[in-house]
Amino acid sequence: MLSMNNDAYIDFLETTARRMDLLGENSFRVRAYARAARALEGISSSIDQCIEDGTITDIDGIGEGIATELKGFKENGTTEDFERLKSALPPHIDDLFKVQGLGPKRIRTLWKELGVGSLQELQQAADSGQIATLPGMGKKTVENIQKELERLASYKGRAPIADVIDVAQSMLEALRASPSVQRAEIAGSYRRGRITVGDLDMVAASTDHAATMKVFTTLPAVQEVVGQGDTKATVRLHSGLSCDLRVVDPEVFGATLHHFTGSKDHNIALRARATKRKLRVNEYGVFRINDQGEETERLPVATEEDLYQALDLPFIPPELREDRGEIEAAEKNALPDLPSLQDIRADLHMHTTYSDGRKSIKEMALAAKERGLEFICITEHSQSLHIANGLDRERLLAQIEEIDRVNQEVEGIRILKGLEVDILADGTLDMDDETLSKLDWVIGSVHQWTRQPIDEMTERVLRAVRSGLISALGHPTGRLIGRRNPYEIDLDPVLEACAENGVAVEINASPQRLDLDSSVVRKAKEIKNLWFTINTDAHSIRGLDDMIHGIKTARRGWLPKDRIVNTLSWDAFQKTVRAPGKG
DNA sequence: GCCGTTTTCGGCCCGACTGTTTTCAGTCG
Repeated sequence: MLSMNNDAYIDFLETTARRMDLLGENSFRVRAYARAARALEGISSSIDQCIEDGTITDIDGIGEGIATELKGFKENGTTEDFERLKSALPPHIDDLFKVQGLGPKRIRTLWKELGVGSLQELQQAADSGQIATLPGMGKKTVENIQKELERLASYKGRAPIADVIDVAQSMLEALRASPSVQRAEIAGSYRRGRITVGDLDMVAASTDHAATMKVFTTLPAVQEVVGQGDTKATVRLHSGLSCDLRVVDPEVFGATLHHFTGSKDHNIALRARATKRKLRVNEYGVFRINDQGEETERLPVATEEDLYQALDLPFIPPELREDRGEIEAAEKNALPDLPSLQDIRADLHMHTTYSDGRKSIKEMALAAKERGLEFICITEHSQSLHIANGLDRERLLAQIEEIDRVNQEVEGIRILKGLEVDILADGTLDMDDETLSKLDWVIGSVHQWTRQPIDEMTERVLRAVRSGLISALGHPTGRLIGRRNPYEIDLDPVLEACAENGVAVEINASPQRLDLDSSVVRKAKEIKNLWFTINTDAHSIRGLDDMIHGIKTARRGWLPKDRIVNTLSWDAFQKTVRAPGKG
């Protein structure tokens, strides 16, 4: 059910679209393939299965033609048409799309006229001055290409969200502090809760555009102003990240924020819907249009809610705006009841000075209380994780006593006793059963011996899940975004076993992890009786604020809040979760 | 190539900015 090779089909369609585009084929055909790729990203079942049982054409955006291509790709790993596209173009020409400023037309010209088929050949063509001789490309174009090639060499693609949160928030605060700015927000994929961002998009409402532009382009994080008009500026930050600001009048802020939140595909789908209703949507609002295509009336759209209402839709949260079925669900009033920060009553994974955290139990409890939490669980590492100063039995018992004491001292928040126990290489737990049974909540996590073959890793985690001694499975794939790949594991049987054994599966909210990934959450939520838990894994007070990233991940995964144990009242929580060693 | 409370054929999102032009194509989001 959780077939992971869906990506191969998506990549197949994307590559097809890109290459047809380069060859100058019908642009609507190109878009059909690109749209089909988006549609496949959004489905929660196995594409393999859908092709087999013929339900693939039920998916909006997939018709007979693309279904036949997919079937051919499934059976033979390629198709006649795909081979044609492959042999017609140099093998590495797709890399050229990474160069900002180059699109299908220019790449095609570069290839046709100069034989450029890779980044390396592009560099040579730029350095030799040949590019400046091409129509529509001059000295400035060459300079920009050279700059881009430099950037690409030092800065690889999209940035993990963890690397941009600080700079993004500080820029936002600086903008908001400016007297010329009425409102400001970060839009783009950052707002949609993606795990990486290609750039930062900011939107500001202002009555003095010039002043706001000035504030933005002179922020300390800015290294270079790349482009600037009356309403839009693009800057390059010291980190290499690109950042856009759009400045608009306050009364159109809602429409503009919506426009720059995207995704592009969501906006395209919405505008197609608008066209059917004789409406036009742009970043300045929603307009009624006559048969000549002229704007006759401007609908009052002060907020994003107004915008959706103008299109007869309920508000669609930013995290769902990917054109992966959210518009259809909204139409049927079937959007999930998603969690927000206010719904979260508990944080059930955090560390203190007992292992590798920086603050005491009491300090963490008080900070959690300040953030509105009703209960927390202290979950140190266990003994075999030497590098993190893991706890053995004696130290854990000592901590249990201290938690009892702190619970007496601190009012208004309850501290649970827990452990993040290592799942050892053979699937046994790094603490004896009797001691684990004294605890309220135990997270089982894999930290070591992570290079096991997939079958061994799957069996190992299954054994822990079936032990009857863990309440939750911590960061189930072990990935560190942009730094470490997930370990090899077959999550299908693991998640099924979690549901059968009353073990909650964690969405680790640390922006470096965000594990489970939202795409897995969206599939896993289909498993009956599977509970989820969103936790910060905080090692400091500041870490407690990471909860929002876990929530965004859950929201991107279409996860209803009533599937998340952290939203339960204390009473309901006790009845729901599995305490270690008890049924 | 896909799709249809306008359509089974004829449409398919929209505007800002750049660099090259001399009125606009290409790219981006």
